[in-house]
Amino acid sequence: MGRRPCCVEEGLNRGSWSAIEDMILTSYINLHGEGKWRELPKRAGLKRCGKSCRLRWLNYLRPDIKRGNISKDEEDLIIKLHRLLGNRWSLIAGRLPGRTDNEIKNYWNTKLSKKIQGQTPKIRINGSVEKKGASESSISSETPPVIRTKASRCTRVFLPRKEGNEITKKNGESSRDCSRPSSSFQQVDDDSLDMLVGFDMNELLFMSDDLNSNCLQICSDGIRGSSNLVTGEDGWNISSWYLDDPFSTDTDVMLQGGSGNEAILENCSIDTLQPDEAFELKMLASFLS
DNA sequence: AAACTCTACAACCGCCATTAT
DNA sequence: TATAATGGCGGTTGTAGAGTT
Repeated sequence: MGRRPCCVEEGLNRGSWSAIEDMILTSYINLHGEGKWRELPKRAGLKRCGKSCRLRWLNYLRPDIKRGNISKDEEDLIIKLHRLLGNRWSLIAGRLPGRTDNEIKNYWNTKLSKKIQGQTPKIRINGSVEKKGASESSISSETPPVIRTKASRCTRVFLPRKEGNEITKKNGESSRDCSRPSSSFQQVDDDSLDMLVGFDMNELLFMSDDLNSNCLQICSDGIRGSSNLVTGEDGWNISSWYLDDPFSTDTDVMLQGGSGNEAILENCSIDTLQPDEAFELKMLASFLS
């Protein structure tokens, strides 16, 4: 009994992804969408476990990922949010368009944690200097407490949206993590990094990543010209998709990324908050304003 | 030039929550 | 209600490349 361990199949590739694998995965997801990660590698003809595919897509291949150096504004925001939320990287990443939780986590672990440690005096616990990570989780008298809501994961929300942004979750529609930038996430300018300023409670809780009906813009450059390399179990293959795709005459393939008015934060519910958590969130709001 | 150390980051692992049956 | 399957998250590891000795 119990869970079937992931990635137990022998013969699966591990380690770094090749360009071909990236191309196969990207192409498959462009056509079939995200989800069904366990089936995906079989269908796409990848010798990877589903979990690995998901990670690769979310952290590296998604078209809305912003690559490059983290700006000073972003860095400040990460520090602020980390002070408030702790190591809840997905939540932090949700406030930084185009950045992934993994990227922020790495950035924190390699740069910011040291930077922060350099600023704050080491805290002694039981007479000894606290080791690695202590400064992150320890609550000094000056830092606001890390907010930890009861539900560590946000599920189901019944939140009235402003001005026609109705919740339109449908049966069978994959739920979207409230913290993760979605493919239909509207890209914002760096100037918007001060977006946390001036939120009221609801805005703070449900900082609504605007879900316009942006289409997912997929660059198909890497696919163009590829030969019929891979065929999945269901007969899908890159070149057949590419050739059959009505959009393929353009440089970019536009896929519909969302219905437009879905709430990215559809999974959050204020009902799940405990009374004292509401108070903590007020503190959060005042801190950020 | 070789050996060693450090840094950055992609990838993996294990656990947990949610969903499906 | 119980159990299995799936998806998601945070912690950790592996490793390539840069820098230093």
